[in-house]
Amino acid sequence: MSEKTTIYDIAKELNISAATVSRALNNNPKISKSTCKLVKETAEKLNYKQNKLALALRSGRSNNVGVIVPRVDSNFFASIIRGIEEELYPHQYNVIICQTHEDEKREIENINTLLNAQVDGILISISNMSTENDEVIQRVIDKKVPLIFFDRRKNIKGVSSVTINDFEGGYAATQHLINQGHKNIAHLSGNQSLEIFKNRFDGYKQAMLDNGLKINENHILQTKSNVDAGITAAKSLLKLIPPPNAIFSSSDFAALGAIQEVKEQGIRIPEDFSVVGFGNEPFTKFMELSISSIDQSPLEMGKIAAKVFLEQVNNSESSITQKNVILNPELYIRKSSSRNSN
Amino acid sequence: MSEKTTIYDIAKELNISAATVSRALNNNPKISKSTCKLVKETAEKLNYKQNKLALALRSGRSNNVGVIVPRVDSNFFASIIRGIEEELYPHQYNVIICQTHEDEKREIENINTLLNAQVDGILISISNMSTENDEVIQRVIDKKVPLIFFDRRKNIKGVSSVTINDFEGGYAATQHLINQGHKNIAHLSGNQSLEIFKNRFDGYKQAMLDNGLKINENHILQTKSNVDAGITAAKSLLKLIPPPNAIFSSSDFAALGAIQEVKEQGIRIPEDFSVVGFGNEPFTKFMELSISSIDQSPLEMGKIAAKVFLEQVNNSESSITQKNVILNPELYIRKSSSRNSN
DNA sequence: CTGTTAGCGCCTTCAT
DNA sequence: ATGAAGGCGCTAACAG
Repeated sequence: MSEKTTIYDIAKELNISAATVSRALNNNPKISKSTCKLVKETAEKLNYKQNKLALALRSGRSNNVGVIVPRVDSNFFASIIRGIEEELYPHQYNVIICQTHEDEKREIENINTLLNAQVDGILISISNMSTENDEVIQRVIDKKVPLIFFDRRKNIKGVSSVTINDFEGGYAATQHLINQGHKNIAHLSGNQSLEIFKNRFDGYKQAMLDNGLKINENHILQTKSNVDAGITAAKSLLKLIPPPNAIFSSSDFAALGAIQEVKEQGIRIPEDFSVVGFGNEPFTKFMELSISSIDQSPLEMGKIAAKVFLEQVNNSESSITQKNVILNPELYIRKSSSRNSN
Repeated sequence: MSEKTTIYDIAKELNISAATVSRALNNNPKISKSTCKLVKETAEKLNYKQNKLALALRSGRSNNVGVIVPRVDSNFFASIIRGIEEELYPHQYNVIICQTHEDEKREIENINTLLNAQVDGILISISNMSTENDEVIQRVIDKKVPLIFFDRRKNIKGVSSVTINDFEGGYAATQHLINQGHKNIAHLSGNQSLEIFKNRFDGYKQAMLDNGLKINENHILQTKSNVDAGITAAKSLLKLIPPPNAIFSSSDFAALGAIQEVKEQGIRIPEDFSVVGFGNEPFTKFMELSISSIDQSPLEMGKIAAKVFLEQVNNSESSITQKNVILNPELYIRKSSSRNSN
C-alpha cells in the first residue's frame, strides 16, 4: 500500500474515464449523483490523495507563498511569520520560509528560488535599501507575482507594504522622555541604510525640535542590535561632558546593554536616568527593572500582510491594487523610564 | 517580458529540439560545447528560469521539506527552524512551516497537506503522545517519506529522532539544587502526555532518590508554561507547611513567575530559596536576577534533524536507517540558584 | 551528438 | 452525463 494511487487507478477500478473521476472528485454538477458517490467511495477505499504538484503545474498556481526574513529566530520576525501562517492556513496556502541573514546576495537567491518554485506570492522584509536587489524585485513585479513588503520596505510604485509608523514610534518615545523632564537625550540608532532606523531617528529629531531642544551630535550613536553594543555605546556616552541623562534606543537589546552599563556606573534608573527601547521584546517586561519600549504588533503585521496578499491574488486580473498599510506603534511605559509604572 | 519562457522557446529560437536544450542546460556531457554555449546564452537572453514544479512532478521530488511545530513564535522552535533552514539551504531544499498550536486535529491536517504537496520529508515535533495521529503517521511511513521527530517524539520502530536527554536535564537541575543544600525541592511539571515532561520529572525523582531525599507529593505541580502559572504554583507551594525551599521548573516562564511570587512574599533568592528553569530562554540570562536553566541547544537540534533527513533521503533505496540522536542538555548556573554566579 | 516520443498527474475543452 | 485528447514544463529512454 505504499504506491500512490491516481485518478487513473480509480477510473480503472470503476471502468470509467479519468476525466469523470476528476469531475466527480471536484463536485462537478454534470456528474450523476450515483457515479459521484461511487467515485468518492472508491477514492476513499484506495486511499487516494490529490497530487498538488500536478495540479500546480497545470494551473500555474502552487498554493505556496514565500516569506523572506533576515532571520526566523527573533521574536519579532517569528511573530510575523506566525501571523502570516495563521491567516493563510484557512486559505490552503503553505508558507515557505527563507532567511537572508541580512545578506543581499542571499536575498536575491531566495527570491529567485521562490520564483522558480512558482510561489503564488512573496512577502518580504528586505535586508537594506541598497539597489542591488532592484533587478530581481523587478522580475517579481514583471512576473506579476504578488509582492508584499513588511516592516522593511522599498518604495516602489505599485507594490504593497505593511509597516509601522517608525517616525511616530521614535517621536513618542522621545516625547515621553522629554515629558519625564529629560533634556539631554541620546539616541542609539541602527543601520541607516534601512528606512526603519532612519525614520525612528527622524522621529527623535522632530520631537527634540518641537520641544525646543538641541541635538548634540555626540549623542547620536549607530549601534548593532545587541546587548554588548548597548554597553559599549553607554560607556562612551557617559564619558561625555555633560553626559546625557536619557537614551532612546532603536533596539531593545541595545537598550538593555545600556541599562546594564548605566547601573554599573552607579547611576540610578529611573531616578537619574531613563531608557526607552524599541520592539517590545518579551524580555523587556520580564525584567525586574522592566524596560519601556515601542510595540510593533508583529502578529497583526503578519496577518495584515497576509490579507493584503490574499486581496492581491484574487484581484490579480483587475487593476493593480497597491496598498500601503501603516500600523500605529504603541509606547509601553515601564520602570526604565518612569517611577509610576511596572 | 512578463511571459515565462520555457525550453521550447529556446528550442524554437535555435531551431533545435527541447530535449537538446534540456540536456545543454543540465550540462549533459553528450552535448557539443558549441550548442551548449549557444543554448545557455539564449536562455540568458530570454531570461529563462527552470520551472521547478514541472521538474518536481516529473521526478517525484519537490525539494521541499515540511516542518511542523506547535508554534513558531517561541525562541526554542524558532531556533530549531533556523537550524533546519540553514542546514538545508545549501542542498536546495525549501522549508515549509506548519503550526499545530498543540491541536492534534491540526497536526493531522498539516501532515496530510504536506504529503499531498509531495514534500520530500517531514520534520515534526508532535503535540502529544496520544494515539489519534498514529494513522496519519503510518501513512507517512508507508509512503516512505522520510520522517524525523525532534524534541517531542513518538517511539516508533524505524523512525529517526533528535531529542535531548530530558531525564539528564531534570536530574542535573535537581542535583544542582541539592548540592546547594536544598532538601525540600518542588517540581513544576508540564503536560504529562508529553514524553519530555515525564522524563524531566523522572530525572527529578531519580536525583531525589539517589540523594536519599523524600518526595513530597504536594511538591509536584503540573503547570502551564507561562508566567502566571508559575505565580499560581508558587503561591500554593508557599502555603504548605513546611514549604519547599527550592523549585525545579520544567519551564523557564513558570520559573520566572515562581521567582516573582517568591520575592513578592519577601523570601530572598538565592539566599533562602533557589529556582532552576528549563529551556534557557533568552530572558533567563538578561534578568538582573538571572535564572539558572537547562539549555537544549535548539539550533544544533535543528541542524542535526536536517542532517538526519539528508542521510535518509540519500539512503532511501537501501535499508531503513533509523537514527536516534540524543543531545546532552547543559545546566547554566545563574543567580537564581547560586550566590557565586552571574 | 541530437531528435522523437512518452509520461509524471491533473484538469478542461471538445465531442458524443 | 461521460469519454477522448491534449497540454502544463520537464527529462529520460530509445532511436539514429
